Amino acid sequence: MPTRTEAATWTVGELADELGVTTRTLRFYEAEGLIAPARSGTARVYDHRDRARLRLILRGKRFGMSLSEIREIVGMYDGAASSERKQLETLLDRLGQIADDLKARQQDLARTLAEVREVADRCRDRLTELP
Amino acid sequence: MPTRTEAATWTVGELADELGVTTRTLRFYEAEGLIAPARSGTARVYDHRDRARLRLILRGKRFGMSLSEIREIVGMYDGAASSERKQLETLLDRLGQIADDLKARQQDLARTLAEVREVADRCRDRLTELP
DNA sequence: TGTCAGGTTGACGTTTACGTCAACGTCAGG
DNA sequence: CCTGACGTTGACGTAAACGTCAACCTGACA
Repeated sequence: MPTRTEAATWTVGELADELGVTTRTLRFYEAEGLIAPARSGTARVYDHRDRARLRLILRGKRFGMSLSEIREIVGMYDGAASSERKQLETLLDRLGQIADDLKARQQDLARTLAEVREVADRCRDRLTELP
Repeated sequence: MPTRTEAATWTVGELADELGVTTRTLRFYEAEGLIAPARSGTARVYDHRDRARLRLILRGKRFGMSLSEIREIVGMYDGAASSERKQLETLLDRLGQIADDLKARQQDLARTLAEVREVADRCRDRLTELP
């Protein structure tokens, strides 16, 4: 007998706890079309894919993506399996734009981090100059 | 005679145009204590330092810093010139925390960018598999 | 001397991303 | 059977970051 694989599903409360958000947040994301967990009767049932998707969403939020931007990206995860050349091409194009945008944000972040370090250096200089 | 240095000052409208924001935004930032331009009578007069500060503010916004986080950082620019050991030390400590936070955001951004590229790769794969 | 562009301060409206509360169903335990 | 912990759907409240509008002043120009 193979060892049973993990539970593989979560309730809203469980997943919210694990991800460090409230159940309200998860329900809101669903209402906004960011996720669509299965249902057991009326209750939400999240699986590994939902969980991965939510991690992606929350990661995006942490560096300033809006929910609509995020919605577009996670939507592309599904669209990338398309079979229509035209659609794949426009998708690819858009992904390029998004990548460029993210790279620009990286630059902004890096510069800000550099400036923060400069201020810290100035502090250290001042400190060594004091008795 | 030395060549005259540039105007060196801006009105709200001029600076807003240059920075790509509205005058309302600049006034709002002032009300929130992020900048304090000089006045000519009642009219705001921004100099190079104000402009640099605003650039810093807007850069921070682009990767998800809130105005209160930004306010704290730009405030430190002024505090770093302090002469009190105790204050410099707490400032340095806080700057370390901020740097750590920014590095965490960098990680989140990098991972998201990597995932976006993976999706793009999947698109390209699908495209080559088609006639 | 109008008038017109651009400045000023309130004051209220709007969007985003949830928080909070009410009213209800459901299932396990005492 | 009843309570308590969890789930459900509305509906309304809220903080942040501005947008919008009114009512006003001011200097330049025909």
